[in-house]
Amino acid sequence: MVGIFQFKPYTCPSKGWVGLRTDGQLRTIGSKGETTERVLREAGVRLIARHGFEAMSLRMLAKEVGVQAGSLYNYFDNKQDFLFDLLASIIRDLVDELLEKLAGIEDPRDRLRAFVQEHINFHTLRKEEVFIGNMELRSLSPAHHREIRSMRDDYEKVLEDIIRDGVEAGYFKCADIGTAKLAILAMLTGVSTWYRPSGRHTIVTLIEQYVEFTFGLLHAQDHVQEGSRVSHREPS
Amino acid sequence: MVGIFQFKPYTCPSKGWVGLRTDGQLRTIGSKGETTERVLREAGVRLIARHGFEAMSLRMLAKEVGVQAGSLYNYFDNKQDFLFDLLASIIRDLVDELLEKLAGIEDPRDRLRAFVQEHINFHTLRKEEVFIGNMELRSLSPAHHREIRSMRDDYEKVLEDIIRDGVEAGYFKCADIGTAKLAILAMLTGVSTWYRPSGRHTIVTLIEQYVEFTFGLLHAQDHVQEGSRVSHREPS
DNA sequence: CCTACCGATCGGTAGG
DNA sequence: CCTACCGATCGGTAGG
Repeated sequence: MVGIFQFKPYTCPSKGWVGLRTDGQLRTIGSKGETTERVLREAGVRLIARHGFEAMSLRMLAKEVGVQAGSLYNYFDNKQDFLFDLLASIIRDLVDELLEKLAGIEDPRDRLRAFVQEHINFHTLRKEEVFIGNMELRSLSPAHHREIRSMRDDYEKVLEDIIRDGVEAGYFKCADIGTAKLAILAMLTGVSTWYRPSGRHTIVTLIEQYVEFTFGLLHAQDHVQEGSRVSHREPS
Repeated sequence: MVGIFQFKPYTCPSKGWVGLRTDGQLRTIGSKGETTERVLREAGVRLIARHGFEAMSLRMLAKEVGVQAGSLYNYFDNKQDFLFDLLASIIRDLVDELLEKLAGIEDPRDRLRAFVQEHINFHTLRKEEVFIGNMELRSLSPAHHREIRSMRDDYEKVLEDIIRDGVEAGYFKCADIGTAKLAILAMLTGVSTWYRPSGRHTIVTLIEQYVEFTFGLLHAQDHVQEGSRVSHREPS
């Protein structure tokens, strides 16, 4: 019974939507899909940080995004995939920014200083993302967990190599490189748990202090190098 | 209409229960209340660590304890109070153990060493409790949050005083005592996120390494003192 | 992108 | 300590 006058108030399953709402209003979506995707990501980070992943309902998420719960399934296959995509993109950003930052720097002391800068910058500017990245590995399926874990290992490996190079060159001293790596990472990451833009210190100052701590921890001599200026970005 | 033959298969609202179950079996509880309380606490810690507080349902909790969901309300007034009692008892244990450990120790270097020992001992032996203690402050009501926050401040203050005393005595060197305190705490607490009893190092070895890191971070000279033997307890 | 719905489960309470 | 229940909400799907 499909006639030529059939009314189809909805269209196109892939992103180009024209929907008819309960209130009778016609809703034109157009290219809003990409915007929704960004808003969805930001709302997801915020809600997971506040409630935990399991406790974040898709209804909360849908409301923040301005969409019905069922419609979220146009953006992911299920809740678990949404978490994985979120966590993967965070760690990918972290690794990418680090490699970009370290490119061309040779001296282990300079590389260590750059690592501290980059790690603190990222962990203060994107603290909610860091928080869920450290917290919600527990909510990943085993396969997804392994994948994220492996990306984190890549990141940690960069620091481990820096320390090893520095030790072999005689700049650093520590009994166990693996433990030193974990100690430094935890120390630096900790900033993200208490940092507030309105706090006592600017990010630049904090970076200077943590560079000092890190070099002290590794019993580094004369660690004040040429070109040790600190670069940073203020939070938005 | 209460006759002398009235059958009351349940009794005593406070802890001395004799219940009649669906299967017709008579269940005598007697003094089991205290056991249940301990099991409840342990199950709560485990489930909150695994799922997050909001996502831990009282049905999960009841099943682990071997009780019906409604019966949990004999042990707390509501879910929020349960969380608060749990977190408060954890931080109380931490502070109590620390003060006991530090009692009678005078030299700031010895006190710092003892602090590192105690913090790592607690954070490896009770890692799930530490995890929820750091994670689920977000799920507390504002009043409860303030109360826990204040207990944590007491704990952190002990380390801050140790550092200040050491700096004034000329043993330690750092640009900012507040930041140094936070850096050391995060570094030590980090052990709880990756420590496994089957790992490469024993707790004793880890403590030695972290003492070294901590003294290095504070640029301490000749930190190997007499009586610097490391004490510890192995996990159960 | 929406409506309408599925079976399951939620924190909490009444009453015994 | 139990049974039985409250209204609300869950992740996900069908169909358009």
